[in-house]
Amino acid sequence: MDNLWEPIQPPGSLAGRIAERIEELITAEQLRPGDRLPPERELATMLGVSRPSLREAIRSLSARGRLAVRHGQGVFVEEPATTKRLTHSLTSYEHDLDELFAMREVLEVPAAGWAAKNRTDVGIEWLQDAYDKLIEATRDPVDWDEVQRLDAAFHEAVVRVAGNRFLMRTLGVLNEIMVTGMETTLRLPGRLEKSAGEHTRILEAIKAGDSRAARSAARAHIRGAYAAARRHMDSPVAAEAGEM
Amino acid sequence: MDNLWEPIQPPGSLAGRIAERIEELITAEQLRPGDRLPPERELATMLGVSRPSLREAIRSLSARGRLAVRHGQGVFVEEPATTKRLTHSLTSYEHDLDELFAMREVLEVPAAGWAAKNRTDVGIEWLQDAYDKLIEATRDPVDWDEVQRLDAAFHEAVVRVAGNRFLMRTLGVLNEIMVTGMETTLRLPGRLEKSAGEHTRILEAIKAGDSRAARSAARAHIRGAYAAARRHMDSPVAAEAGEM
DNA sequence: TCCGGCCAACTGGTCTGGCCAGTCTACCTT
DNA sequence: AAGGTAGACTGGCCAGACCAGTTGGCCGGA
Repeated sequence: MDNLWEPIQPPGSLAGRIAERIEELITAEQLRPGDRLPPERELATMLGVSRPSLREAIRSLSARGRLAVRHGQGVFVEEPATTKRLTHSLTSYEHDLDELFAMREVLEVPAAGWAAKNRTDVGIEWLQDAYDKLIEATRDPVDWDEVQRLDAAFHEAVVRVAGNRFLMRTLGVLNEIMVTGMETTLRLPGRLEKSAGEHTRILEAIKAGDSRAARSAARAHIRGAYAAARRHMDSPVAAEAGEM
Repeated sequence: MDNLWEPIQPPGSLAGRIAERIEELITAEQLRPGDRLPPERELATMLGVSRPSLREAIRSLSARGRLAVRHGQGVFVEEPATTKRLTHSLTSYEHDLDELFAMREVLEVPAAGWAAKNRTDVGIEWLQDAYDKLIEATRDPVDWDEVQRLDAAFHEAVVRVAGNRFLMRTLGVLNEIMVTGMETTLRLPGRLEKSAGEHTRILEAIKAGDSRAARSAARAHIRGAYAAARRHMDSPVAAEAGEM
């Protein structure tokens, strides 16, 4: 037993611990979106900390979109909706969108081509399986989170069949960024059906071993998704009517 | 005219503006990952603000993962999360030459193409600079480590001019793997001269804005290096006398 | 000579207390 | 009754002090 000497002081910076505490209250729904926190001075005494420390905590939370500070009015709990869209602007997302999709095209097009060349029986099995599950999930009622997950899984299957581990990992990271950083474009009207058709073309081309067709199908797919995402960014209002 | 009394103070909170300023420096690469910022007290006086305000700005940036604060040491610029994840996922397994070069081709060919399209005066300056230094270093006596470093620097310049940050980070990681994982193929007889010629073609194509030529030059370059590496693997005895 | 401990000079972490600046409301003046 | 205004909230910002980890050099003893 070498844990004899526990640290006396709780770990982490004070402001960090305060931020955690507040965030807990929010996730535990003790504090709901729109609620106003007690005034800084009051809250500071309640927590037994100084105002600067509390303010640092509030800053870090508002930077992550959990709180909104309004001069002269108070500190409020943010809507999760704005949280997600905040991450867009916070990570200078509009600007990144082009780069992100350009990168996806660069990677996914050769991936589809290689997959058509290097396909194996088990590989095709993976693909078919991922494809079937995705199609299945698009039946009413649609669970969008699940669809997004399965869509990513299908793409991952393509890259897996392509047989380049660098490619697989890189696209994995890219996909993760897309999933956490933005909502799926699949729920835009018509996009889901269009996407399904594109997936079919990709799958068929790979099964047929037609590398050229696979590449062009993948390219069309990415560009379709890109165009949808662009339209979505231009008028995000409709999306906010949803639940988010 | 009722705009007679313009606000003296710029809009937004002070801490917010400070955070933006620092973030600008980071994205403009005036501050690079790993760099240490000046001490809080110093930086505060330099910016003409109080330490608490500066600290709030730092908090918000560290909450978003742009800065890392280490007690007793200083404030440091964080590596982008994407790079971290990429590095982690790409370096954690054994590397296959075929896959590595296939990936390089997939990435560097469009990079050269984009660089030709998006070139700017400063971009060309970077390229020319990197190119000149590389040529300079190939004069006798050749410092092979230096040549390898400058070779990587030239390629990095190409990607930088291409203007896709995801691409830059991915290739950065890939390059690192190549540098640490294998010795340069440049010291193989004749390869250095051939490589120099290929670099010239890439540089000229980008300067001319000829995207197509840039792509084919880059492709030829990667394939040349790949072929050399393959020959090298087949008869590695001579090379193993080297140091790596 | 070498090693250990100590100390000083960094660094960020926290606090106190004050004043400035928006926002809202209730009250007072017109 | 309508308007303006003063005050009491709210957060925003600052100065200065002291606490707390980190580091490296200095000094004394082995």
